[in-house]
Amino acid sequence: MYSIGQAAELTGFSIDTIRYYEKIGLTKPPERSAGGMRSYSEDDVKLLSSLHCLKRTGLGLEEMKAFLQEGRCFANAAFPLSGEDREAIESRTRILGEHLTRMEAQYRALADLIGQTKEKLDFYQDLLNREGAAK
Amino acid sequence: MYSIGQAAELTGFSIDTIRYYEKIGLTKPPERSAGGMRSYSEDDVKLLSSLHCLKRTGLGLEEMKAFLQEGRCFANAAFPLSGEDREAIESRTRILGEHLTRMEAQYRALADLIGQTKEKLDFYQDLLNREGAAK
DNA sequence: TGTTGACCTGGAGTCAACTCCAGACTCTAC
DNA sequence: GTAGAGTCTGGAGTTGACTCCAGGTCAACA
Repeated sequence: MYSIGQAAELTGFSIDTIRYYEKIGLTKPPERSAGGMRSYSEDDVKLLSSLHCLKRTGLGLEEMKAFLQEGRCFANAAFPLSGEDREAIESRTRILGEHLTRMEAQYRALADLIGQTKEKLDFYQDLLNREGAAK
Repeated sequence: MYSIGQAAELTGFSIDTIRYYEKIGLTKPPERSAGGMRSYSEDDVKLLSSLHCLKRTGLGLEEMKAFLQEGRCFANAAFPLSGEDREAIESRTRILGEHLTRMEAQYRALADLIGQTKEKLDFYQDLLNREGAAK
């Protein structure tokens, strides 16, 4: 188990940010020590790390919340699925699909930008090299 | 030439945002009509569109500004380069290199997330299909 | 057992990036 | 030539996402 300070260290978030996410309901409250200190499990830390990763792709907190909701486990769902479950799964499939589309668009945009940036870099490098060679 | 409303339509930014970017010096002021209305060229619109693209990769406005600065053309630089030019090019190479590194990290993170999301989607799809088959 | 450093809470403050507003001007179409 | 839509300016307001603070508590070690 990890203290909030250790969790912060491991995940890349600040202590304040971790508490903030808990306050707004993005993450579930962790266990507490007898004295009331937050205590994070390995899984909690993993979840926070993947949130950090998500955040870096430009996702807003509300979107992240939605994304996390998708995680509810249907692995042991009873068959046949109840109408309710079916609807939940269909709704999640839709939300996830939309999110995927957005991420893929972002992925392509990023690939383009990386390409352009590399070209620029090559151009500058070339300029400097030519200089060196001309000496 | 396009009015600010048309430019907004074409680029995906709001009118206010376009004016805001001009105000903070991210974009250069466009031409004006005799009456004082902003008038955007094809190139202006293209630039704004690529800003919109940059923004979606999570770049902040200050970073975007720096990124745009990189564009100053050295294509016709005199040889040998002056010490000043050389320094400018070296500095830009460094900034661009750092930006590239960040973008590549983001690219990898995004690829991971896309993979994970696809897995989840497959899982749900499977659940729904199994249901259909069991009928 | 006392001190020191990490942690607690609720709430206020900050910062980037817009977004909205009022009141005046411009442009286009009838 | 006038009605209505679009645009102008400077400045105030909003939103999301933290970040900081005061005043107190907890935990580990000398």
